[in-house]
Amino acid sequence: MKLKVCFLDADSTEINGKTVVRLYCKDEYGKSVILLDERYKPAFYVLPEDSKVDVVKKRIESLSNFGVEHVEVEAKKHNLEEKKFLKVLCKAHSDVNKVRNIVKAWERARGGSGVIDEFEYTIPLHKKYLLENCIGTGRWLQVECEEASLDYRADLVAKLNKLTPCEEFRVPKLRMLAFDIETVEENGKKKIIAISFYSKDMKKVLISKRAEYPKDMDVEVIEDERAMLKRFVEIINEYQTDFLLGFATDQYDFRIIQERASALGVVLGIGKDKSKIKFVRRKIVSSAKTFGLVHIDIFSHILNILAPRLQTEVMTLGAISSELLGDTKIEMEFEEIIEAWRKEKKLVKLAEYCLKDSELVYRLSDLLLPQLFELCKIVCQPIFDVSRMTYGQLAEWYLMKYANESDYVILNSPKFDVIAERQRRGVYTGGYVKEPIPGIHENIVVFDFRSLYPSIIATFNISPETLNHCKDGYVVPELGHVFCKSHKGFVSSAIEKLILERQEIKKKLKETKQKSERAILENMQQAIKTVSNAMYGMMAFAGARWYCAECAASAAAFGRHYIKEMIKFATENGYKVLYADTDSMFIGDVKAKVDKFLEACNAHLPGLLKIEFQGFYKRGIFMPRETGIGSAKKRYALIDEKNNLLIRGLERVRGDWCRLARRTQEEVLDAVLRKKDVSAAIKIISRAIDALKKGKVDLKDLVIFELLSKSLNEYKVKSPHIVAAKKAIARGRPISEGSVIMYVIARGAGTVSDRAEPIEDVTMKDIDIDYYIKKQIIPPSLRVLVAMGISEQELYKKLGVEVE
DNA sequence: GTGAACTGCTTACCT
DNA sequence: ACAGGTAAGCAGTTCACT
Repeated sequence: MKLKVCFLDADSTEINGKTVVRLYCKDEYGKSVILLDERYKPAFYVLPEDSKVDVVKKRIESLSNFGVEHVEVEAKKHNLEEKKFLKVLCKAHSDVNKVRNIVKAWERARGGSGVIDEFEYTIPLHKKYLLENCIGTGRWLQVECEEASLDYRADLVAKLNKLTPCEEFRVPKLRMLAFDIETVEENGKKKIIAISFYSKDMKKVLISKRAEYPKDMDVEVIEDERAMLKRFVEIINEYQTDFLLGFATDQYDFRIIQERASALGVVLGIGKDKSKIKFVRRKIVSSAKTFGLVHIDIFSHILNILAPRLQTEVMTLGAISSELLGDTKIEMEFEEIIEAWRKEKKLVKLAEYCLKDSELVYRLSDLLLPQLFELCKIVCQPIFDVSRMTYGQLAEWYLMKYANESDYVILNSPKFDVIAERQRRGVYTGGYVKEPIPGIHENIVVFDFRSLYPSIIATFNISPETLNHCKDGYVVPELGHVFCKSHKGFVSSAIEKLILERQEIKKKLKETKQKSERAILENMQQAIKTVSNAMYGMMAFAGARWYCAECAASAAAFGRHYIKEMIKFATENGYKVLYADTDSMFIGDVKAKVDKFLEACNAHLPGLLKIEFQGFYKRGIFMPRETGIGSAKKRYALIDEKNNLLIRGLERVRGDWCRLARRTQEEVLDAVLRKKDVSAAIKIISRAIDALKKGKVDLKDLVIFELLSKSLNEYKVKSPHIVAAKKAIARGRPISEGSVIMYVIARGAGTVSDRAEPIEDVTMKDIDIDYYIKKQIIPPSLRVLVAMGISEQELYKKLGVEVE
């Protein structure tokens, strides 16, 4: 039969001794389809010495007892050359490793002969299958198949005979279910007291205590924890869930569910093949996986990919939701939850609290999934994995896919000792930052290079194999490396393809009016941007397959060269260059349109390099440095014609300053930039100080947030947040590496650190007002005024603050 | 013996 | 566990000067 299905998830297994790739899909009508592909053979590559191809081929063929089925000679590109590789096809996936272990002893480097190296023996079978067929979650497939009878939870199970990926933008009809659990600790053991589910047509809470729950709320009271876990499994299965959504469920909810299930003897059979949940080992946290039912921990994607772009200091569900959805959690302290459960009070609130969490997870997923689908299609991998990838991994998987489609062999991941060796090489010079002209400036235009590093890598053919390999080529400024002109490099052509695809999509966007199609195109171009921006950093990453520190260093050197050229060109044309950082340039006192300048500038730039107009600002300010001479880089504020402030680097945008100091600085900047009103600014500072002195500030506005980035015993210096963390631990609170420490500075004797106190343990009367005035409120705002020509003494005098 | 000046550690930012 | 460039605070040390 012929079908059109949308691919969601894959794995591989053995059925009756045969290796089978299983594809979990949905058809056009929302029916679940499991396709079994028995045609795919586990394989890896051997690179023999040129003269020994036939000899090595025969030797491998003789290993049929170890699972070798067949050996083929295949031409593949490797280091700018086309080489004869031996593709070793094995009976079972487990044979790949067995055979490779025999072949590796024939490597010359290991004292053998005939073999140079082996490749692609560690990539899981189903992932390789997806790479080779260019299938990622969200991709539609035209398939020919015949029905098979196997005991899976699906509308159709079929043997796959033919598969063709097709161009289709539609998002399939999916059964998405978000969940969340609440726990309490009893005798040192965590116990699940509530579980909530949220989907478009189910909002349900399972809870272990009776109460007068509202009639319109779907609450099931299940007093026994074992029964609750069984019900958890039942609901997920009954709902025919495709995507099970959670927040930090890899590291928290599923761990506890698994612990409790095994303690209470509940089988977590929620996969489409009715198997149990497996924990897949990953770098830091393992992920809970089960076939067909795709568990997406949306926290992982947010932390890895979105976090750098978010404003929030803390990566909690509440903070992330308020930033991305404009909605947040129901406020309920942990103690309140325990009390609700123990004293059977506020149980309704507990149920609502639990359900709200699931709702937020559902809505966040709804927002982020379309973007994730596009990433899946670019790297040709399942969303289970893609949603957990970091930038580096996204770049690498894209290169692996590109290697496959353009007949390159996929390089191996470096071993531990190679990584260590690479790390010893130290750093290279990065982007250029011009010291800003301090003070306030009018009519500022900001330009930046469009995707600077990706376009440099593509334009100058920067790639591991094109480095210093040809006589004639692109010469890197300062460094003198040469990249070939005659042969296209692997990484450079991969990134060029991405850039050109993105340009095509942007062109289509200009012609498209229809909203839903625009949204898809927008997601596509954003996903491509994410992957191509990761490529430069990846090349300098010691753990990367296509590591090339010289390549990254060269890209940075070209970047420095062209930003300096642009500054020079602007200066020659009579523009006043205020500031520049890596790929952006600020010019001031602009009197006329800059279109002509832009055009002339671009005419000078080679290849894909291009500068663009980023924005116009009616005023802006750069400040002197606190220490040393000159003005501070990476710290400024701009105001546009609609009076929107754009603040970078200043205390206002740093989480490790208290909110009162941050707010005061913003108000000062607003007064100065909007109306150039210095005396209003001084009044703002003075008001903040007054409020502090009178104790008329919210204690919460005095809290400083700081991340505990390593375990406590690794610290060499006892800085305030370390001392506060130690106090919190001594007082019995759970704090560890990765916790955000919230503390204030209390009055008393000793250093600032000695007086750092966890926020939970203080009231307003403990606060060291003098510290907050002199170390939090004044310095950030003073810096702004100093840039306006007010002296430090003058300000202190006007504020009536004593200086020691 | 004291305080200024410097150094190193640490965090969080910018591109 | 994608990169380098940068500011700044505080702890701890050094060093000039009394």
